[in-house]
Amino acid sequence: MAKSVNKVILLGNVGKDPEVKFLPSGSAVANLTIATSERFKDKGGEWQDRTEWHNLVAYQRTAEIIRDYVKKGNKLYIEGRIQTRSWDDKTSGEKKYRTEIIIGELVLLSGRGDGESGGGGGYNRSSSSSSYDQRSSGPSDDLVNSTEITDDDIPF
Amino acid sequence: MAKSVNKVILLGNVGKDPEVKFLPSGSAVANLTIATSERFKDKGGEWQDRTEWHNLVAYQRTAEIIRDYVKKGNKLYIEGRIQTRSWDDKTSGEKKYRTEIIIGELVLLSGRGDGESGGGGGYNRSSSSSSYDQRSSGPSDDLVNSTEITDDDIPF
Amino acid sequence: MAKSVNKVILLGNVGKDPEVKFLPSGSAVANLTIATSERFKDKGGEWQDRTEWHNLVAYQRTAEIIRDYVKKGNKLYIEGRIQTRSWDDKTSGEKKYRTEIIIGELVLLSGRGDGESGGGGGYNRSSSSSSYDQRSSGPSDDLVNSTEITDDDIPF
Amino acid sequence: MAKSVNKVILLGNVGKDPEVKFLPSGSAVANLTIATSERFKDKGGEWQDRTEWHNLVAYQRTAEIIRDYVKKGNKLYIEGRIQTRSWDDKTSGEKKYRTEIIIGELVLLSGRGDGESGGGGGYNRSSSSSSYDQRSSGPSDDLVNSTEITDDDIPF
DNA sequence: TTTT
DNA sequence: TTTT
Repeated sequence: MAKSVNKVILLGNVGKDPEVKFLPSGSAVANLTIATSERFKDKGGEWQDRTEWHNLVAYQRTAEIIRDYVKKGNKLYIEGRIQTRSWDDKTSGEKKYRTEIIIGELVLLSGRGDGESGGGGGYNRSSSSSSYDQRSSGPSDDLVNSTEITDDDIPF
Repeated sequence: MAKSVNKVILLGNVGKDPEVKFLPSGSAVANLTIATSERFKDKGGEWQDRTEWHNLVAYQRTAEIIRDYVKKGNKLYIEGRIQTRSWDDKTSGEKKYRTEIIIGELVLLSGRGDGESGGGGGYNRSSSSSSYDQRSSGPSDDLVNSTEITDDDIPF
Repeated sequence: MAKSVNKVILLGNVGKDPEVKFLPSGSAVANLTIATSERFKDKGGEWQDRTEWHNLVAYQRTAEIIRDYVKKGNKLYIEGRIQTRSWDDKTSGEKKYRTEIIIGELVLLSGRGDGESGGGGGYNRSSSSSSYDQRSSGPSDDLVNSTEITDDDIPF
Repeated sequence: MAKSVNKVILLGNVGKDPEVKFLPSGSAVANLTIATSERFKDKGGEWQDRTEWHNLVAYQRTAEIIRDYVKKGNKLYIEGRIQTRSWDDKTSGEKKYRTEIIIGELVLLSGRGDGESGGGGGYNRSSSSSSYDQRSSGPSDDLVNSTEITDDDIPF
């Protein structure tokens, strides 16, 4: 039985194509950012938007799903927990902190059933080479070139 | 209608007596930390606890409630949103980040009926002087010295 | 300061066009249903989907937003609280219960870029008469016939 | 990857001692209620409390934890999902509905490290015989009669 | 820095 | 760095 709760719920847009790496163990790790925005009234009574960027991390199966289906601009719902890592910066010797959300659950809302589509290539063809390679075990070309990904196309 | 969601739910214990300051406007700001812990199996298959510390901030009425009723060791439920502030460190010139949870809702679960009671003093008598001063506009001595704060004692 | 928490988070699809009524006071009330589904393994080890239908209620401004922008099939994120009403059934004399989610926050995720568009009518032209009348103060025809509603169209 | 979200968070007090039964399979099922209350202003501008009762269900290990550690009056945090069962009432032939929260996570906040203690009996000695029997595989008398249950006493 |  |  848990004695505490550390829960985060975010719904926002992915800032850029996720970066997915594989640990020596073969386990996947995904890093991505999502933006949320809130509307508030400034001192002059004008409505302003403030954007907040969140660093997300996913492991294993979730990281693989992200590699295969999440890309820049997608709208995402996630549940996770907050974790702050700290280390001593080697050059300055200062203590540094980085707060990340470890993803537990993920719902892809992106939609538009597509992607940045354009260009002469397929799905994320324009991604960095490392990203390209990561996707080599991803969806087949038939899938990635379709104009719309439906639920039936997604094997989970 | 919101277009995104940025929500945090934490339930944990307060690390030390909250610090409450007043802005020139007279508006209160409270800073406090709470710990959550999760249990996980280490590589050797042993159960380990990992503690996560969260920096919380509250404003206005919520900050005043915190000043008056929250202290070190209390168990707290909060809802809030994540906010990361960044600035350039004056000495090192480096970019620094600090992630905080802005408290929206708060439920005080502590009690223990309550307080570290003991000692020769009352409620928080042993707090730092700054904390002591902050409480000077808090509950009356009659209240703070009682051995149990009941709901009837709390005017909100 | 709250002493308890009653919070619901749902993300699912709207079952049919919402019904919106106006109280004598002129205040709007919206009723709608959304479906969530969970995947579970049955006794035979096969994956099954179970759909859960939720009765939602919104008031005032939120009800008006729903009237104007939410329709059958839309994907919706909502935060709310659980409320169970009970009454004595007039014919059977039995105690009846109805559990509803009172919507606090709402994020419209639908889009699909969008709408059932087609048919001989516009946006929700086919709604029931009560619904039809309610929508008489809804979006203009120019808006409702557009093939895509963008944020720029939405005045909030 | 989930396509929807059905999540409930409740923090409130247990209405009476939970009822725990065992299925023929040996699997435990716990039923309990918790109350949440909200404060609102009535038409006369007076603050009123409205209490909402929630029907909770837990299975297996969680049900056993509830049997062993949760009792009337305890404060509980739970995460779960909403589920509505329906059936045809045998006598009236009417469709009946019952909405329940299936508990996923549970944090016992009860505290006071005790219980209704008093009386001439022990922990729940006054429970129904079925409840008594259910507890026969619960904590030992030494535990249940102790004036304070600490985490060290709890084997999870 | 908390808590059990 | 996102989105509308």
